Amino acid sequence: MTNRDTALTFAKGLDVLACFETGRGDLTMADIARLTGLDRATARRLCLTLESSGYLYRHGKMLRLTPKILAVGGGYLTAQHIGRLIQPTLNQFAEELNGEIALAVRDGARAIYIARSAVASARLSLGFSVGSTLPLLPTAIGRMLLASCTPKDRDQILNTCEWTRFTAATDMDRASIRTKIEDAATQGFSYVINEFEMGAAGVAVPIAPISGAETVLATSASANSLARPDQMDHVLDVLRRAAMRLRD
Amino acid sequence: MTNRDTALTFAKGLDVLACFETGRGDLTMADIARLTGLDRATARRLCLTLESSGYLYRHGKMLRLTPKILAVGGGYLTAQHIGRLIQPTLNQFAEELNGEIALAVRDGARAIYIARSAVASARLSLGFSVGSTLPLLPTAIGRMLLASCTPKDRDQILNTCEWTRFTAATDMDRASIRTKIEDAATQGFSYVINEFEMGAAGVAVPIAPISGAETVLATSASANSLARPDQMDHVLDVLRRAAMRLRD
DNA sequence: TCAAATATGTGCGATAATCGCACGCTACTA
DNA sequence: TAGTAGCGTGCGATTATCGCACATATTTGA
Repeated sequence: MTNRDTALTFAKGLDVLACFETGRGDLTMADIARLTGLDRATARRLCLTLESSGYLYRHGKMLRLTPKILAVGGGYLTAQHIGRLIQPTLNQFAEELNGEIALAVRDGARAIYIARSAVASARLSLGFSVGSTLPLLPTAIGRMLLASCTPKDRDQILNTCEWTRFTAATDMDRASIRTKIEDAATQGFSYVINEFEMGAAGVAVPIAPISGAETVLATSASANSLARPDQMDHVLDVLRRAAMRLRD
Repeated sequence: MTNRDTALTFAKGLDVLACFETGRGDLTMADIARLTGLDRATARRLCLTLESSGYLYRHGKMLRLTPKILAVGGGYLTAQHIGRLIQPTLNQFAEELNGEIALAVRDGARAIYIARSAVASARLSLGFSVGSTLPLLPTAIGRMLLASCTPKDRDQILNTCEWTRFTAATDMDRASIRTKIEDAATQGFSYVINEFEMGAAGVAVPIAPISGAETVLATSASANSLARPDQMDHVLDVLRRAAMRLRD
């Protein structure tokens, strides 16, 4: 399969790098060969290349990322002015909301956090941070992202992506999800409760795309803190004003 | 130049990716060819590969990163338990300090921020965020990192790295820098003022290496807020207790 | 307005890098 | 002691890659 416009070896190497995406920590070369489907010898060469370029660190037979990859991620963050413009805005509105606000974009069939508010008080529920990923189907962020997609992308994702049950409340019905996404599109926000994590609820509103990728602003909180309509109204009001501000 | 243990094409591709590290935003293919020293046609193929793998986005003739790279960086952060363990600790001590605390590691001849405290009040001076890089020579973080190196690495860096003047106060004398680094090693902290940015001062203390890379905990503040000895003592006390806590 | 400079697109043949198998080795464990 | 899992490596065939050379579009500037 010869393609004159892309470098096959490089693409395979990127697949190796992608093995270390969120979640997986230490991997052996054999793990990587299995995950990528590459020949073990090929995987080995690519791993050694990553090591000698400074992206991987060997600890016995285990491989793990070095912080060097963060420098590239930092390039994205500064290029998009996340630190300089977006972060302060998130902080300000998060304070007003007395909760946390995050910015997420769609990458294929998942969402990626690209910024989150710094709240002093917050005992961060989980280790979600910049670069963490979320599934699209059972989250407010994901559904708002899907609502902001082109219909073509949306259909493609709904038809091909993985359906995972996270809690007893996770909606596993395709038609129902589709309706909820359409509702989000018409209402201008999405609200999901208990479908990703029991006891947690999320609200998301759209903002203008960043570098071509759909983007949303979202908050999450314990399920009951969003139960009353007036609380919900307040959250939506703050999110929408923050979204307004972020429109350049 | 045939090397049986590394994939040349992949290494070149990684060089292309590294062009987008902190600072540079949009690049043309010709820019990349120049920066990497690759043939233009080769650079083009590698860029197209990055694009089709979803790491680059084309905007006319400009190329920029997509957030996908953040997912890999997120892999590093979660693997090192940054979000779950380190971040809350930073936040807590930053509050006590009423300032900001950052964690940085050495990557070659530069420092990379891998975490920073989230304090709502903090009017973040500049867009420094996770993944931002710093030079080693004129910063407290950098000198403490050099003090924590093996002598071999330290000499190698001091002899080969770039010497840049950032302010009128930047120390450009090799022997003097070397003395300051040795002092930092014996005192167990480094303190630098005005050498990187006029009006700014930094303090750094060492902590145990993370995945083999030297690591420091640091704070920065306006120059005069660290002038009084008792203020300095307080800062050092907080940083050291935070460092103690971070030792697993 | 024309020329120079800069950028991207692409065809192709020679070369050299990559591939993947196959074999040998170590370490752990049941 | 056999079985499993992982790493290292040599080598020949294949084929992906390289880089030149030419063509075209766009911007700059005199």
